[in-house]
Amino acid sequence: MTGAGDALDQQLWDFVYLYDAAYDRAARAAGLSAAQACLLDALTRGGRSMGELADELLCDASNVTQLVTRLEAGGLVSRIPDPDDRRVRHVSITPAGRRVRRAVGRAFDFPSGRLGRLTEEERLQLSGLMAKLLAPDTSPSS
Amino acid sequence: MTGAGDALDQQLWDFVYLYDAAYDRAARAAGLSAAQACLLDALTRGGRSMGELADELLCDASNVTQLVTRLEAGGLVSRIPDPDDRRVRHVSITPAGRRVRRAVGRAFDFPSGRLGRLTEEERLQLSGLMAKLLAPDTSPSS
DNA sequence: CACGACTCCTTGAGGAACTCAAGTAGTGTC
DNA sequence: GACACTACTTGAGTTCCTCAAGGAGTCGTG
Repeated sequence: MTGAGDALDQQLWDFVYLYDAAYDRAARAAGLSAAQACLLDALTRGGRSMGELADELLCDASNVTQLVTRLEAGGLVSRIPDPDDRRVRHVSITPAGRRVRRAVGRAFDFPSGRLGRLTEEERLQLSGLMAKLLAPDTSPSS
Repeated sequence: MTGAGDALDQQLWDFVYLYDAAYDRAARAAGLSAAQACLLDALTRGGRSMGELADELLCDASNVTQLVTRLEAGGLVSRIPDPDDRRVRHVSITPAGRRVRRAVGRAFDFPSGRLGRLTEEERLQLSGLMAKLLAPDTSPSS
């Protein structure tokens, strides 16, 4: 349909496929599922409460409950009730969780391995293109 | 760890995240799961027999059995025994399956939407970079 | 031909991820 | 204090996925 663009479409598909597979392997090597690794990663960024995590991971709140329950059982995160609003539970990563997260990062060879093939200039090029692709959507919503 | 590369790492992560989410939405809009859409897509490329599909999808043969069973129940694919080797079953996509596959392609707005922001020259640049990243692994194995 | 080794697929059991519906506990408002 | 509302949990149910085991078919070798 897109004519000459098909080759690029295929390349992006392959890229994402490889990336996902590499991440899954890395997580599994550290004893986690990809979803668990994602949650652990989200914790080091913005999300803190269960609800925020659900928003960030684009999934149901009850799914987060289960993920956190399993991670908590493994001692990687802990639930901390919010003193100001006792409905809210903050999730915080434990030292063990931080260690495992770093292990995932180390095992995730995609960036280091593949990206290492590019020159500094090419990386800048790629970064520029990504910035353009990732810019917030400007299409009408609601 | 990688110094200035961290920003690019994050961009790629976000890119893949967006891509995956968009594909999942597209599949779901057509009444499929992402895994089912993947299988349907793999069918139009190389894979034909159950085993080949398992190889292509990087998963267990028994998983393919289940996926195909569900897709077959929906009339999107059909199993055809190989006359030369009766252990083998080829999977072929039905007209209905082809229709659904096209619907997924149409609903998958990521390439058209995001990639449309790039100029032809930028797309060529991106394609070149992807080619470099996707080239077969040259690291020693076994 | 018959036996054994091997391949292809399926079945069964079980875990993890996910969703939806319903429920519990806490907050805020009038 | 009753009401609506929010945050999380629980329960039921589906799909994806894997591993172990089994049935059926193929092929080489004596």
